[in-house]
Amino acid sequence: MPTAKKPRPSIQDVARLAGVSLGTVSNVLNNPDRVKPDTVGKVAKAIDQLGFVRNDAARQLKAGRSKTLGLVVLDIANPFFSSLARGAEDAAADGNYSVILGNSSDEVERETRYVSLFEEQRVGGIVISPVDGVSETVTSLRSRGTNVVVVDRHIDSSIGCSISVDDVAGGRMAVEHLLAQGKTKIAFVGGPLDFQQVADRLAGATDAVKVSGSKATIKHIKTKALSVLAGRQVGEAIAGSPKSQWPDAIFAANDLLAVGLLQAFMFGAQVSVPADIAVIGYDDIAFAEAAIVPLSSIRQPAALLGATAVEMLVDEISNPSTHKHRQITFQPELVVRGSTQAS
Amino acid sequence: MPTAKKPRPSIQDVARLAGVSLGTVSNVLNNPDRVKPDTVGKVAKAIDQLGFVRNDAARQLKAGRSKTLGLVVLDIANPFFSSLARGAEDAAADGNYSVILGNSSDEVERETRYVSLFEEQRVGGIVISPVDGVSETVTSLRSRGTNVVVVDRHIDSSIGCSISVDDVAGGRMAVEHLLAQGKTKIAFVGGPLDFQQVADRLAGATDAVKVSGSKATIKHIKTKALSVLAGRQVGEAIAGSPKSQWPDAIFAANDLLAVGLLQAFMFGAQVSVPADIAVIGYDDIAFAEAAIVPLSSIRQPAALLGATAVEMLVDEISNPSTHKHRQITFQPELVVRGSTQAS
DNA sequence: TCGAAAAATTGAAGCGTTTCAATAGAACAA
DNA sequence: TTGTTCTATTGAAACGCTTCAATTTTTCGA
Repeated sequence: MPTAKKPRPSIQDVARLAGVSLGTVSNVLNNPDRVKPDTVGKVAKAIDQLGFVRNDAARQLKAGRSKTLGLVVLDIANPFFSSLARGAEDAAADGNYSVILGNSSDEVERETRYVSLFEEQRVGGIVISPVDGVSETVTSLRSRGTNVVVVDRHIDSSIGCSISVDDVAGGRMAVEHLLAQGKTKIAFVGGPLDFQQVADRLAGATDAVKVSGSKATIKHIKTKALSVLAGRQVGEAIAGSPKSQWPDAIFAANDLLAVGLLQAFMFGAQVSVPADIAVIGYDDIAFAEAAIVPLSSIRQPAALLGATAVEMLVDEISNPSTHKHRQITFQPELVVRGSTQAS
Repeated sequence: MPTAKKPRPSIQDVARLAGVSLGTVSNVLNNPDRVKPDTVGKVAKAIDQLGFVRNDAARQLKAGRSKTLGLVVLDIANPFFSSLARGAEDAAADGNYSVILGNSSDEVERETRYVSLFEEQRVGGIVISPVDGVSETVTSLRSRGTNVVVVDRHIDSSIGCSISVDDVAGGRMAVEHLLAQGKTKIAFVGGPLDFQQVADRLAGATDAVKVSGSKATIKHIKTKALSVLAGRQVGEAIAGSPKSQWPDAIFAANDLLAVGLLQAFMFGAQVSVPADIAVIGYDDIAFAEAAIVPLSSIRQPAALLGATAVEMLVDEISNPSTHKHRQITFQPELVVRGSTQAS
């Protein structure tokens, strides 16, 4: 049925139907207290009758500002980031903002697409957990006048605000815990090292081994991604190798990898966790506790990260003149479960 | 530092700097082949120099259309929906659309906020997994001229397109499997029943018991949410009750609940799965396989649902005159693991 | 009842694009 | 050279809203 789409009613149409001027309709929408109650009534009725929906494009064009924030995360399928997103959304709602979400899936190209989209939409600001090249992305955004806050990654305060978790400390805590369990052949599973988070966790881990003064060693097993699948592949490779070459403990760069490792160890092969190999992850996602072997992990306050980032962004938007860039670093927390400590 | 924010450069500014007219700049942006190559060069240089970013509000206002789609999901923290979102994003990218994501968290109010936001932004269309009252939401959107596709829920084809999975069949499969394992005291854990998905799964489950002609029974244990936490609470309540009252099998309305049940059974209490109580979930999220007891589940093609929904939406947008509403129903699939079948 | 002050309403201007009819310029044949 | 046909460029109009100075209506005290 080739029905010509009828155009959407405009404020003009509403005004005509209600028998008032266009300015009055606008006031009903934005400053109802300036309008006589029965006029409000008439206009409301007309709006209802026509199914009028305010055109945000026009509104924004005129007003210049937008009550929308953009959030770009690395991997929405990772519960860490969905918690972060949830925290961001809630904080935004408090400030009367809405959040629209873009998922970069670790791909620079997708990240760029979302950032451009948000910029063209003139969002009030962007919260981003960047794939890489933080400073370029951020400074170029800033140079064009877009407010940005970096989350889950540290940047220099000359550039902008950032909210992160001390990943070096987290890496250190994880490995110190493994060493305390008497483990000596430690493997760090994760990658690519372009991810600052991964590099930092590795740095902390390496440092912990060095500082311990023990004979313990650490080696890095690289992965292409931080996913369950990548973890499983590494796990299968390890399980398939001679037992003498096995590490006796693995620090996985995140819980997804750790879960993949556990899958490989418990099914395809018969690797005992933690007796043969202890495993500790990072993020403490909700599923860690319910993993096949309850997973020890380094807990990050994901929702808090998201909420704080939004708060700082809103502060920057609201008080451009008094705003000071800040770097907030949260401390992670060790959560010990069965995967590193036999009960 | 009270720096007055410099206004963003407009097409006018670019035109001035490049020494051409505003129309030419617009052409460089939209129809570069209509412009002489060296003019394109001059304009590109000016754009670069000024850091010009096209104002999408103005563009949309004039053009009337938008290359953005809205997606509203029930719970982005649920891996089922993050897969769905990913599928939707990928399909959209193929059609040169972008997806912005809203998370309703099962709350009507949040859903309404996102739907209004998207409508005001004049997105090309909306894909929604509705909290409830499907038809009202959808028909009212449609009546105002917004294209909508419903996902993970069935609607009448007089209203619009929908992509769903046969939840009744899924519920039936789950319970038939439990019965085949010799289980007779079955509990269905899930709620609220306002969620059509939950109601359908329960209906299928009940039907399977009835049809079997066996002496098996099924009772419904209601939950307020479909989360890990809600599952754990139910699990603790069951484990804390006299063993004689335990069900011998539980069909959980989704995997999150099932994971929570497993947590409660394995830690707080000593319930053996599947010997004492078998557990089967729904969705087959990535973590099901790595759960403390590998979780049997009913698999849904989440990414495919999202992708198909977007494709139908894009079809409706692109071919308003020839488009026919369709209801697509995918069949779910039983995945058997250790939580229902001792190895 | 009248006039002044307050409250309510009006409508034109302008936000930054796209579009398109009009104009200018280039290329070529006669 | 002149006319003809392309190709390239121009700039005014319009999209739907908010804003705000100007105007009209209402309220209220005397």
